[in-house]
Amino acid sequence: MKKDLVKILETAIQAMGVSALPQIDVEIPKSGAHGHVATTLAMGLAKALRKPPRQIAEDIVAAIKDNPQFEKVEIAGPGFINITFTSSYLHASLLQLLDGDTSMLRVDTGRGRRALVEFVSANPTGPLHIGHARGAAVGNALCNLLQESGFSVEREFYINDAGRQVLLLGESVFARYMHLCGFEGYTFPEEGYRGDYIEDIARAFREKEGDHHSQVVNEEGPQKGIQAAREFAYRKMLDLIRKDLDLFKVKPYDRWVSEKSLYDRGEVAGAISFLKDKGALYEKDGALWFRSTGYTDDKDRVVIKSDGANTYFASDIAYHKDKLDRGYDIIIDIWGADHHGYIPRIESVMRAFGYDSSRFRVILVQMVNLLKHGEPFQMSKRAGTFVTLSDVVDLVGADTTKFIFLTRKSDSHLDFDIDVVTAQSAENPVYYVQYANARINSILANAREKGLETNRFGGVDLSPLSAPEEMEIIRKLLSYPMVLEGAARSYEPHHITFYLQQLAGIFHPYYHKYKVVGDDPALTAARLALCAGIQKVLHDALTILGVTAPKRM
RNA sequence: GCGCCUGUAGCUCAGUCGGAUAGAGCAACUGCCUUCUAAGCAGUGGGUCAGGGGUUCGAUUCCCUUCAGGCGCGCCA
Repeated sequence: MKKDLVKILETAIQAMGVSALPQIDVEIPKSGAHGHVATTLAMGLAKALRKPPRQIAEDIVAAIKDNPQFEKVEIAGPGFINITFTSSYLHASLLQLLDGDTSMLRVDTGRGRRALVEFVSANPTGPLHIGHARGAAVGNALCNLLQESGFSVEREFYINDAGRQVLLLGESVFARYMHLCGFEGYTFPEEGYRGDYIEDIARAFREKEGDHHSQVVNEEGPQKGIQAAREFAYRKMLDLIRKDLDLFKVKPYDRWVSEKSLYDRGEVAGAISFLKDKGALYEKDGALWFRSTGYTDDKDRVVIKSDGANTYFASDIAYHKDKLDRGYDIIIDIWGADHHGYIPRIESVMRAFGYDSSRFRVILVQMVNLLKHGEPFQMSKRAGTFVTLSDVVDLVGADTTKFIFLTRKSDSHLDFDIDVVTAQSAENPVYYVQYANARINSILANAREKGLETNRFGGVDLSPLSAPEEMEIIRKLLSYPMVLEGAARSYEPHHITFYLQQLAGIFHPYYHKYKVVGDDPALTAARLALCAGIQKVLHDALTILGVTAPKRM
């Protein structure tokens, strides 16, 4: 719908002597009185052409109005051009949508560009919780969306396995292990992880290793044991994270990048010496600093501490250099919003390496404000009081949870009240959408039982579709590629969620008012085609969001 | 104190790079299952778009400012 229109408009304004083609915005007017689609093209051209917008609009209208696809072309207000399509054009377009594969629904926004999306990247020190779930839902949907919009997408998980946190994990597990072995006086680390899962791991560790680590502590110290516990626990945690993501139906990652391996392969040292050669590093107070104020940051940042240890930032430099070196056109990081202060320094790193920081894009996912009975529910991984992703999936379901996350802009605060979400689960918007899909499935099954065709619509005459509701549905279906395009351009999958609710919202009333499978064979065939079209789009959009489209409910 | 995000119906949130009469779900109330699935439909009520300035043909959208909430400002991760 948009593609056809843009082509016509471009031809028209080229003929008017506009050489530099602007991006042509096409919008669906809120009010039905303003046609099927509208463009502000004439208003946009007013400055360049130095003519009043209405006059430009008149010229454009004169050039396009005889096109057979248009029923009506009108100028309104300050220079809107409102266009009404003919029914036969809409019918023909629907037929194309039905006949073609999904490429009919796609806009090539990516044009083959390579995108790397890093998301979740939780510390391997505990199970995933509700906040990770939001990042996972957004990341997963965004990857699908970009993939379907002509990007070549790679999904990546960064594992912080080199820092203090995994060490603490090892110490915590080891302490529990010591207790299990009978050494109850062994001190548990001050800031150690206290969840039940630590005890489970300690038990498994003891099953595998026996008690011998505990027996040598007095002579050799705990170091070897802690080391072993750390390795063991860390692998268990990664398995757990994989399992949780799998449970949440997040598409598998293409790559898991270990922070430790960046050190082992010398990439951290390499990145640092590269920056040193460029003069982006300097020493002060015994530490090594990155001159990020030379770029967009408001403070310089320490890379190597005065005690000789690398900061977290050091490996992040190496990691992002590695991403750049791998040649992606777009590098997307999905972070919790509490890390937003980190953006300028990573941008600075990119520029220090000589890359345009506009290739780098951070999508901030706001914190999930977890509530129970309307009261804040404080989560702490260390204290062991938190609601895990797997709890939520058990309680609420993966589809519902994802859909809730995807009906919000990722950077808006979000209340997730366990009670409300659970209680309302039967009336959650996701069911409204899925129900439409299931209903259509029943209709088609019913038709098949009567020996009607429900798969191929090549030669079907759609002209019996003439009710206002039917024409509205057709236009809605034809606007789907516009929605995908807008969502992909802005990296905001939530637009798709809203579109789905709207589409379902016009289908259900239609279903009640009209009988699809009826006495009139021509009308029945046309309505079956319409339903198949709706189902095609519903299924496609739900799949992109990572939500299932059940056939019966 | 500085920086970022947020403030839209009772609640949770949309609002398409400035567009026409600001929307949805939930909650409340009233009706509808001998007819392809009632997780549905029809209807009712609900708004100084936090407040105040500015920019222009036109502002929920852009700029300034005030207020409120969240987050961040470490040789922590």
